[in-house]
Amino acid sequence: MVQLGRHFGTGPASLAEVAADEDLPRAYLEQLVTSLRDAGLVRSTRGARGGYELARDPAEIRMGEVLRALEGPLAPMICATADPEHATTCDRSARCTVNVLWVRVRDAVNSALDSMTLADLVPEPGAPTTLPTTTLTGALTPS
Amino acid sequence: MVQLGRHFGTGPASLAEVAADEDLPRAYLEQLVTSLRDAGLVRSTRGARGGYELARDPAEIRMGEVLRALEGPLAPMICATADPEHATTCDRSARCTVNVLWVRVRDAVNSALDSMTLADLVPEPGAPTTLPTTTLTGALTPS
DNA sequence: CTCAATCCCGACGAAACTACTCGGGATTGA
DNA sequence: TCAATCCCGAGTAGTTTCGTCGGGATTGAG
Repeated sequence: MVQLGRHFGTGPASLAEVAADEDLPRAYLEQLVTSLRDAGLVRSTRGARGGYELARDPAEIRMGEVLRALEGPLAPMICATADPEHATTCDRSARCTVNVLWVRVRDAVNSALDSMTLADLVPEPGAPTTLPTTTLTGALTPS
Repeated sequence: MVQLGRHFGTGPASLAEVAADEDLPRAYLEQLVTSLRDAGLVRSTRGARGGYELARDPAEIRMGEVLRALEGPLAPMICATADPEHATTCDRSARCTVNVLWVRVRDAVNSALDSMTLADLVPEPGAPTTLPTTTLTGALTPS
């Protein structure tokens, strides 16, 4: 995604390119990018000179979206999934008091991820690696 | 640990007890409790009528300590371990710009875990499950 | 003193997951 | 027409997690 971010605005980048730049197997990237496409984060163009490009501006893509697209609902335990579709109650839920903790961790992780956008991670060609400025957070309140 | 928390003050609890209460295999608990003992979170008494007990008051045991004792340094990626002893630089670190993100996630997780103590999770015999009040956080600042 | 209840320890094993491979098909620009 | 792409589903090696197994050391109770 960072690679596609660098490439943003200049048409699609082929998986072969990304694979070379990032030193990852092309076949593997194919798998990953499929999830990203299904999540609407990247657009694909088929045929010769085709490839992938970001569906939105890097600044509009929260890292939480990327990670959730790749990994599914981000939760430290099954009993703490935010997504009600994937909700599964473990058989211990009656006695277990730890759920509160997992929910907090889950929210902390998702807030942290959603507080940065892809733009924060795409290296500007000229400038040195700067600290990110984007902050749409405000959701880290622990209680 | 929650079980030991309930038992706090009334002498050691045997693994057999905990295993029964928590419906987990005793032999497995043995493994876990070894890490907890090595981390100084529980004390063991050998011989008949022996067992394990918390080394400190439940309110003085942060959940982060427990999790780190059981799982090692809590980091979403190898390149973001706080503990310099376990530090390993991945061969991608030169080009990779994502480290900042992992560090944020790591800190968010550890803060969330350290913001609750075992006491927050031990059910009071009389009272219903209440929301935790302990907050020694203040470390969640994202920038 | 003896013995049963306990902790202590190291090695082993199965199931699940992660990161990746493979082979072939569909689409499209040159 | 054909090569460069994306598309798709199935397979697989290595690691990790969760748990097993067998036996040894320690100690309170009778």
